[in-house]
Amino acid sequence: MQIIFHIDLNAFFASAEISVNPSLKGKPVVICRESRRSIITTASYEARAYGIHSAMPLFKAKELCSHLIVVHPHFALYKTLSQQFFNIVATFSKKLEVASIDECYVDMTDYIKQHSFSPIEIATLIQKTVNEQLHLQCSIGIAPNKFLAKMASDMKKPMGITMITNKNYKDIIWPLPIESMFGIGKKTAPKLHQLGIETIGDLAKRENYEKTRSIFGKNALLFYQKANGKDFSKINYTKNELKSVGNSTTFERDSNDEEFIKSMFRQLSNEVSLRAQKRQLVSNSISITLKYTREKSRTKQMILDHYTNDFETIYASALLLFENIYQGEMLRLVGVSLNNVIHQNELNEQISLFDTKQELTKKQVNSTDQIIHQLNETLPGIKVMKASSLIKEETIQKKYLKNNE
DNA sequence: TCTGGGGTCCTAGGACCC
DNA sequence: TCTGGGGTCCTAGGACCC
Repeated sequence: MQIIFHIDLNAFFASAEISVNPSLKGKPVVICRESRRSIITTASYEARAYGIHSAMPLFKAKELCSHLIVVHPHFALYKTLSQQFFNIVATFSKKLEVASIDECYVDMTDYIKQHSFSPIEIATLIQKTVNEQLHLQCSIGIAPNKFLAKMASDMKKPMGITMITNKNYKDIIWPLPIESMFGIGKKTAPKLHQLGIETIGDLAKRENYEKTRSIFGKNALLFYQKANGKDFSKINYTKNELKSVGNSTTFERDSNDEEFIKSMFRQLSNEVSLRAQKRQLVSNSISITLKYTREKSRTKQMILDHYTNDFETIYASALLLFENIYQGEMLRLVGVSLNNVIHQNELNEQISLFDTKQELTKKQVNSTDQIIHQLNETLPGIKVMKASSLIKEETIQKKYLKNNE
């Protein structure tokens, strides 16, 4: 059986700021851009004592705590610390999947087999190392699979260690409300309540699975399995590659000023281009997002005939997409994104593959045409056609017949 | 008065091919 | 009256997470 750790840095952005500026220690700090529409990305534990939490609008947080300290985010700092954190964890096991900037899954099965430490002892050692080297705290969940490990790391913060096993998972997760289950959000939870499903234990019942099947399809089975402590998803430690690179911005105030909106697309395209170039990523798929209200938005995408991360191309494509769908509405947010990005090195392989494929296709077409030609030559009186054209001719004939009835 | 920005994954429907 | 179907690709939108 495998032993999976889920390791989560506690209040990461806030702790990172405190680590470089110790005068913030012990104070109610939030990490947030200062603007009327901002929301909190991270709150220190002192700020949380006032009821402040991430995703809360800044104006509300200020209402709750008048002497709140607002610190602007420094992503370069977080990126560096995050990398150092993963490096430390990787000294214990290379089978590491980065889940986000502040959390990862690690397969510790081999390490535990090879050393005479218990999982708890190793988790304690990881916490100690991270804390000594980076001045950061982390919570660790230990379990036989990713889902239970994730649930476990959430249970005790900060600096908690929680172990969930195939024996004790019922006692630990079944009493929890379904809202606290990883993967169930604010849309799914009310639907489950309507079916009378309140706890993870309820979701684990066979008769409730039957009820959810028609509503959630494939997801119903995954929910049912997870509620029963089963998760067959693998730790993906071979590649932690980006799939898209995007940038978006919410306006200080809604706008329908086309000149202003286009200037924003220019800035966003530039940002996306720089970030893609930095990582040597290219894409042939560009999309824009327009957000009209907090609820209503739309996206539009286009495929280019080549792969790029060039600013001019991204900007021109974004404008083209914008002019295609924009009808003068007030906008709240615009965004630009490169989708299905690949590394530049892969591009060369793809080109040669593509060429080969094109040649092959061409050859195949030729050979089919040649065979048909030969058949028509050798079988006078019988007309041989490709199946596709046959169907077309048939359809045309039928339409013709119908029209003449 | 004021609710972000970075992502991932899944699905449904249409176009197209054979 | 009765009008392929299976596969694949693309697009747009939705749900979720941190």
